[in-house]
Amino acid sequence: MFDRKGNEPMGDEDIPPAFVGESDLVRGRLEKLRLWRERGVEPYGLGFSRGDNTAEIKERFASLADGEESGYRASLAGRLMALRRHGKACFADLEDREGKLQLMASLDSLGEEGYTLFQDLDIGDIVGVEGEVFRSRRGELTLRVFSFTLLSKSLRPLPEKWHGLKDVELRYRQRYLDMIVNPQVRENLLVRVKTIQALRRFLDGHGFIEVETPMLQPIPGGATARPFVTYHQALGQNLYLRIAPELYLKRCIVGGLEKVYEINRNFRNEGISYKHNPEFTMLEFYWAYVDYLALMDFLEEMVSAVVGEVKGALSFPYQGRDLDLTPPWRRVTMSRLVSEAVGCEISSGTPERELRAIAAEREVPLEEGWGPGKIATELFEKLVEPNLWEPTLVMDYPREVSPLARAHRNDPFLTERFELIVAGREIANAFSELIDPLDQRERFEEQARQRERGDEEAHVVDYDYLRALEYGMPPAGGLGLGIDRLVMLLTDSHSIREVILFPHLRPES
RNA sequence: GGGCCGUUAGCUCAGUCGGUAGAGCACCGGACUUUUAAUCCGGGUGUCCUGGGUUCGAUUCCCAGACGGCUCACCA
Repeated sequence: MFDRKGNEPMGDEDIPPAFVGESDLVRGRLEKLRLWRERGVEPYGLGFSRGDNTAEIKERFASLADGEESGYRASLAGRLMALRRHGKACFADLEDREGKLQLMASLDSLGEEGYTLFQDLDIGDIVGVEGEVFRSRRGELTLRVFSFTLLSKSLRPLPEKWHGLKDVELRYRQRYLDMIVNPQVRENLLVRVKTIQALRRFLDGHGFIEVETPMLQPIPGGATARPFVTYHQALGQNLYLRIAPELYLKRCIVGGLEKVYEINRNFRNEGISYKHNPEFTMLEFYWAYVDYLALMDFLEEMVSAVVGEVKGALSFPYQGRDLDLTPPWRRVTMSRLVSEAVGCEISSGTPERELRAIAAEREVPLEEGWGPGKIATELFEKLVEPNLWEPTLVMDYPREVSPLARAHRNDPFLTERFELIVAGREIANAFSELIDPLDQRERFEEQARQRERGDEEAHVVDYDYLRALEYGMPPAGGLGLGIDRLVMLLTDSHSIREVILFPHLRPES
């Protein structure tokens, strides 16, 4: 049934236990695996010395005429993605990381024995090939195969060649398959890699040094979020997966490192959505002796440099709409935006009851303990933020929602903080850092009161951090940028899962 | 966590007003030495997500559950 030589198909008793119950397609391939071994061919190779890759070959012989021979002998390795058998000749597509190249194997080029073996290859098998490059009569650059080696036998059939793998659950659970058959996955990954490389290059080029700070923290700080908890056996102590590196990076500034950054994972124990994954990648940098005004200029410069490098343009479509990241970006205060949205003037002096009335009128639900600053921010997030499409630097967030940011030089109700909003989402968050240890202590104490009132996301007091500030921290600006969300923009992805290789899913049942 | 939708062959999908199901690709057999979604001839390969219920009979109807998507809430 599966064997050209007339052997009996594999009975249940011959199936390795792990494969009982598998489809006939898998059984057929197990049978072939056995046949390769019977013929003295080990179907799982040790390696292959390849001298070329598909992209190089295509570039090098781009001008070869139809039907012309190059005389160049190449060696390639990769996965067979298509087979077109024509009796005594056979065409195949070989895919490596750089792309695809057509193979042509024939009775003439391989001889009877070799050609018989070649015909037993399956789509999905990984092979090494050697042969001469030519361009076929139909104009396809092709490798005429003189010899080949099976490097890895594929036991499972690949998804369909035309429709590919669409089932999103399978795509995420078996991302390796998604990578094999959906080129977009690899392209998105490449954009991500290039973006991170470009960010590092930009920051390194501006005198920043990359540091690594704890992922396991005894006190989770630097953001308002619920942490994951874990336990250190030897110390008998709870540890938390970090929700942000902020407080450690600022300790570095106290320590005199002046310009530091970290690109790494944060973990937040919250819901999962198209824009949230429990672990996500952040860039944070801290820069001594600058304030948030300087950071706005710097962020514009950094993002436009990085996006220009990765995309080749600052203007591109996102989800069917044009997006233009060319600086300068609109700079506007949060209170101005909220005022415009609600149609009356909101300022630091607006009393809480007035803000509550506006919220009620706009059907924005509020909670009991919230003060005017939190309410104003809530109005901003509900009524304004989703509608900010073009890049906007939203300035001067209330002190109440910014426990680590310096008080505003002109308004003690506010802080010197801004967020970059693009396509309705927060991409970056930055501020003039709060370096006054007494002010910081008060902010922590206020957070502790909120915690006591049941706000699990409020900060825990970090006494060592306060002690660090008491030694003296230079004035500094700090910025956090969500890498995943930036990459979502650059890859035109609706879901964060398209830019994270292995997004979190519930276990398979 | 709430609401809505989905789950049928290896993959992409039809379908069954309740009588255990079908198409393309893939796969198997045959023909074919320039194809590229190769073509031609023949072959359907299945726990219709799981567990209960109703029924002579459930993949279909009802209930519960699992997983996924969208969305709301929370957040970045």
